[in-house]
Amino acid sequence: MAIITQRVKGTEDILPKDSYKWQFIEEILRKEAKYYGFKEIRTPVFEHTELFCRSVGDTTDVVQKEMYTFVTKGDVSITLRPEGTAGAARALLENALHNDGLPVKVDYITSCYRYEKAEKGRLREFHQFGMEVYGAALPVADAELICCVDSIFKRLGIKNIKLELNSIGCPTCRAKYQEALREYFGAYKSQLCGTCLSRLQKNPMRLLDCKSEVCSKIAEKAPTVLEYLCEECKEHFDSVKSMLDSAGIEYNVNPNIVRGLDYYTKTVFEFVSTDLDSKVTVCGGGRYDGLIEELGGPHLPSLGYAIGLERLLMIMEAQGIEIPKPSSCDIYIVGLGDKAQLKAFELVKSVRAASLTAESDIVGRGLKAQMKYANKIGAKYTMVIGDDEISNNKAKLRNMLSGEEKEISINDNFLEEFDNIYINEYIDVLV
RNA sequence: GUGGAUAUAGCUUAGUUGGUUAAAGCGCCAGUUUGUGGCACUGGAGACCGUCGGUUCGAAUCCGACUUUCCACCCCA
Repeated sequence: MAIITQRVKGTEDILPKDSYKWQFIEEILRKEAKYYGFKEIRTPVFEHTELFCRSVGDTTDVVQKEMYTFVTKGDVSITLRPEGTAGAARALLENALHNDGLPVKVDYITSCYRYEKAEKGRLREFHQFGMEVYGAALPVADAELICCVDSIFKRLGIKNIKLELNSIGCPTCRAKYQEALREYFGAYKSQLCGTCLSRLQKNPMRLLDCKSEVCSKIAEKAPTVLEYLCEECKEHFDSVKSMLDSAGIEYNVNPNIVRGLDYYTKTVFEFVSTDLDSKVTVCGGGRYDGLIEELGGPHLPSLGYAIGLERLLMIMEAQGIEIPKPSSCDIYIVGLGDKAQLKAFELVKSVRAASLTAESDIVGRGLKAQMKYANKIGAKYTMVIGDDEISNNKAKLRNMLSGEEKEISINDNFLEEFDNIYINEYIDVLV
């Protein structure tokens, strides 16, 4: 395949035959955000590289090896966003949105870019839906956000999805915990794998995540974050849990959920699909009370999450969830002969002006071929116009489902008559 | 980044121990009483067999490199 007709590794085309699926889920996501009082924010695809280093964290995999970074002609280092939180936070500060009153609640659907080894459900260009809340310190904010995700999955009809919940504490209690981990794992230094050894000092919480048999066995008995939470963090976490309980949302407290982005504090969570073949994290998020300050803003306790849209669609497909196909054509009009073709052109235009979908021939097909085409695109009605129809101002409107034909005017009354027939025959479908 | 698999029309695949014009189904286009769709039948277009190089008289088939996609690890959405 020539390079000019080959898409770049890790990218995907969303084709006409599939785009309705994206539109469907995007509408549900946006609506749900709206019910919770969120408003959409749109930020640039690229930002100053420093923004991601500062917010996502210098030591994270995302920053260290996965960013699409380049230098502009003006000698400025730019990075394609690897996630949505940083850009939204930057926009909040730059436009001082927090001065309009708290909380600030925004949602977005964006493309994100990470230079990773591509495979199914892991693309280099992928799409996220995210929601961010700024200036809300109470645990009810956490609970509400999680409720919103839960509700989204319910509306989409997704089953077998589990909420994994944890608290990684605030900087104060986390420091104590990390010290405890260093002490614990330090006793096993000779047995730990290389990666774990190198992480022991920098980020000991990572060791809990190691898949190596030896390390994971050692990690089993490691102290958990929860034992080290300070009073405030513990209260916060208990409060979130009890609110989730009363909301009837099931969760699994999993002390091993360690998010890979540095900005998280206190509550962190993931929604994981538990369908047999492989478990997939479809949503991840949590609280990031220190981020806004870290970026030079005021103390603004905040939280957010993101859903991976490709993964969402993947899970829906695996679960056989059917996404309704939108109807593609209300009426197809055939014009035979120059005069009739012009008439078809005009009628089709008027139908469109009335907010219905209409098509007529633009490729020069014969009558029969046009009928086949009309059938293929799922036209609800067809109508054939020739010289006779023009002189009588009448034509036959065919219902393609039933095959029945009705006489209809093709003068100024056309739209009204068509509308009447349409509503009559498709009323059940429309309701 | 490490290890493993994969690659043939738009799609799903066949292609026997290397041997002429690479096959089928679906899809696409056209036709079957030329003013009427779905079904059926007939025909047609469409593939430098992932790319480059090597072995050979001869390569889709054997070898190598690269690329792609997929799987595991890693990480994450």
